[in-house]
Amino acid sequence: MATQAKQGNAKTEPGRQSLKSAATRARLIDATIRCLVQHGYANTVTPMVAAEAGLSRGAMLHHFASGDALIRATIVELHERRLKAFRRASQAHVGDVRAMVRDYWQQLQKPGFIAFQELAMAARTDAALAEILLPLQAELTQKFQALAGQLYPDWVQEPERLRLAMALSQILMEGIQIASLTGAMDKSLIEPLLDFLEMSVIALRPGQGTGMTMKTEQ
Amino acid sequence: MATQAKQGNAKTEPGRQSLKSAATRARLIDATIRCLVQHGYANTVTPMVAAEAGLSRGAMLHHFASGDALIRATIVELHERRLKAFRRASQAHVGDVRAMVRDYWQQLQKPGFIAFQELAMAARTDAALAEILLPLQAELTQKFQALAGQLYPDWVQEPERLRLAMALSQILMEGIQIASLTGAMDKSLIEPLLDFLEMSVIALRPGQGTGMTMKTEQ
DNA sequence: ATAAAAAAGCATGCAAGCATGTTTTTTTGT
DNA sequence: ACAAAAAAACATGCTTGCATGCTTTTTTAT
Repeated sequence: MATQAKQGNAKTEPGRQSLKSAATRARLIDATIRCLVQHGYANTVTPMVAAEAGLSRGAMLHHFASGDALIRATIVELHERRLKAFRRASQAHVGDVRAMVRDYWQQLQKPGFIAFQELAMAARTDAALAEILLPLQAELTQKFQALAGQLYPDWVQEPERLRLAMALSQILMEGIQIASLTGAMDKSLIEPLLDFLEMSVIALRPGQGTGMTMKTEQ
Repeated sequence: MATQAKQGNAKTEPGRQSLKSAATRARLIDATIRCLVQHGYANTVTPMVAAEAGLSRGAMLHHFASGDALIRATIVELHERRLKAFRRASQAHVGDVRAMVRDYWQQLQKPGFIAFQELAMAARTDAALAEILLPLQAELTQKFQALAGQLYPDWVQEPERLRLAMALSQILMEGIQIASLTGAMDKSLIEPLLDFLEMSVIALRPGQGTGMTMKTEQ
């Protein structure tokens, strides 16, 4: 639905000037993300998105048959961004735990994460949203896992600890961000927590004993 | 405004026959919490709460002048429950890290946490809610901190590590719960993460080295 | 190549549904 | 009988989806 083919001709594949349509759709999706960040999912209503995109509401409904369709497209877009960023980050600094932690932390600062979190919370009580989101969440977790094993071949010997390290990183960093956003935590604790996370992940690497060991290695 | 005084008499402090009013208010607040859990903040509307409480909407508005007032009262109620549970837990098992972790984890399973999380997320983009919630969040964090120093006197020598241990416990456990609720995490990882948290907190106790040390002590 | 035809993008207006708060009426309890 | 509690009725505002008309671009045909 997001990338519906524009009467594709066999001749010139570039969709001509009606690629303007794609641009407009992108503008609407971006506007949706901005609204999710600034006003939250519950207050993101169609007139607001249209205004944010600089379009009339009618025009918006021309591109997305309903508000639901827009949200669906936005979810797909956010998911693709997540996958792309994740792939980029993991390939950029292989084996460098500190860099990967910081990189993922940077990702969580971007509007995309807040928007996604809004949708994820909403999906908890919205069956239609959950139907779209849950499979994507599962897909992400799986690719996360797969790529991790690929980047740390020696870690695969201890899959439990690898899974633990991945989950710890994801959950703790996202938890920090959410707590910061909701005022449940003092910001001054962010850095110490990230440092601690780095140490923990390093300690979980193979050949570091069953528990944890101090070591400013790497 | 939340706990609007019921024409308090100077005479007999027991509210006589109209203590039934208090019961009704409590029923409304409980119904609100249930709605928050089952339908989320955005979909928690006044007719729904009234139905859940077994009252007419008119009756409900008799006890709480507006939907906002109800939400405010619910927030205060949740906050008091949090404080009470926290105090009980910390006094029950002094010095027992494992027990305290598990106890707080049990707290997070109760509807109160989900309801509070819904409100906290909503407060991010709702100034009125934030005005009520943020001070309470700060108060809780502060009392958390104070009581911790009281329970672990020897830990106060290293306040940084105490703060870190407290934050780590809170953030990680709440993060696990949120991730579970939103489907961002496989449930099979919960136990390993909690175990890891216990070890980490123990390792952060004073006299355990700068980093971490394996030790099934406690 | 140019004009007519078709299609797509875009804007405005309208009616229905729903949640909110206020007001009025009925019931209950002392 | 009187006051509080509960229910019902009412009026307002907002969001949504649909339908209508206008403009621009692309295609088709002579």
